[in-house]
Amino acid sequence: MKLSLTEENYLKAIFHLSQQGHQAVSTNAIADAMETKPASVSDMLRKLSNKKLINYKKYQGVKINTEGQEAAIRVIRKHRLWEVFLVDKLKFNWDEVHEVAEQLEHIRSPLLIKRLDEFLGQPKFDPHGDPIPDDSGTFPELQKFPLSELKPGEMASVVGLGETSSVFLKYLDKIHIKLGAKVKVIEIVEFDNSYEVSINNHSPIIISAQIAQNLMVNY
Amino acid sequence: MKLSLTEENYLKAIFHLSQQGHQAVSTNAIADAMETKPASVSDMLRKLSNKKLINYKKYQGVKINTEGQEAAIRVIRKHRLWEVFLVDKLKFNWDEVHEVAEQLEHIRSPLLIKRLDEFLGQPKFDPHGDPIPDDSGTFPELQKFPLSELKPGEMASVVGLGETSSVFLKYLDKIHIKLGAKVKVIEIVEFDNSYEVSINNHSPIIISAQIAQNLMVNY
DNA sequence: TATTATTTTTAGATTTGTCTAAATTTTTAC
DNA sequence: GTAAAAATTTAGACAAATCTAAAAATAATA
Repeated sequence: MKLSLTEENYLKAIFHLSQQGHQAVSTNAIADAMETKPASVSDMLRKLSNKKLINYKKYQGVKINTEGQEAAIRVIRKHRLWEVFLVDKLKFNWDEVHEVAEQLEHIRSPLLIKRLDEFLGQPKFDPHGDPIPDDSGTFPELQKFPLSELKPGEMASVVGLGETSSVFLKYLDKIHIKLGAKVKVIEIVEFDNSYEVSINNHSPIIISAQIAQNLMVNY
Repeated sequence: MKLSLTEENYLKAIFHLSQQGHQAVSTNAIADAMETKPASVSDMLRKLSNKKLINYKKYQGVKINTEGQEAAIRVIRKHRLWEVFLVDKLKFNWDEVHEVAEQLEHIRSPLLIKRLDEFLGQPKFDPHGDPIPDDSGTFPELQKFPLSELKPGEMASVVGLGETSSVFLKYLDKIHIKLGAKVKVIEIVEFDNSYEVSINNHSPIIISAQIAQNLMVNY
């Protein structure tokens, strides 16, 4: 399926928004991300839905489907490989690459991407630490470890859970921890090995050693 | 001035057609080069003329002006630098690069081109031997030498003249030699050092040693 | 030089992606 | 549980780039 540059950008935005809260993505959220008007988004959603890249019911938001996801991931792979090229080979700073990679990601040439990947040594993460999907769309495993291995003063992002029991998840909701949350360890309490942490820069709270062992983070 | 991808492609085509016979370029010639219809070309010529990138009088064809030429040369520079990248770094064959370079040449980022140029070692010619203009739009000097240095059997293209007197130019017209002509040396006459040559594969003619010394060629 | 033939331009439509303004649906709040 | 607020969609327009068909200008030729 041949997609226009604009269609690719919409799919990418919808994919990224789907990664956060994983219910249906709203029209307004997409309009914000794309810096366009909700009316334009509605038009495009109808179009992407006709092409069977998303599941769209009017007024109900969209969910990206497998085919749409594959297309989005192909664009993301290209974007991140180009970022590696710009930083590793052309000596760009990590904050200068985004705009250019936004353009380069739309170049159509499977051979180019294959060769670029080889030239760069098949990198697994881009300069911002974001994972680069392989040719078949599979993301590499993150370097993740339990929060309990952090030392006081260190900060990391929650990228996974050691267990997923209902009580555990409910507790995480209660203390406002979700995937992607930035956690900073303030202090480790000697008495019971509990952790004083700040979630997304909010006021410190205490979590038990058992919780700390079940929150997987990475830098 | 911000140009659309299509405008850039038209300017490039007009620039290239101007290089050949250097009178005004016809609408049909552009339509052929762009693989589009003459009607579409007319529309675009009006547009480029409004932007003052070409001099266009209805039914009289177009001449590219300085500003249009600069824009075209910037695109050509990018195209040829990317071709060097593809061949030197990504191991493309010289016949695989054109289509991809056609896409890459439209990426907008002065820093990218500056860094790419440095990364490639500021090449002066692309994989097809075509000259790469520098940052200010100046083409490198061709490796040129007088036709008189050719040996029998060798072929080369006329790329310049050792002198430009009116009588010399008139004589060249008479024997149908102009810039770009392919000249093959058949034989060098020992007696007076005159050259038996074939111009663009036509039947052989004789030119004097003095002419041969004033026709600059390269391979 | 008239009269074809060719080239070029215009007129009117189409597609893609966008917009504003108005209508509709869903959500929120009293 | 209805009324106001917010979110979303539709209707109609617009700009860019293209096309076909027809008109106009230039070139070729008898």
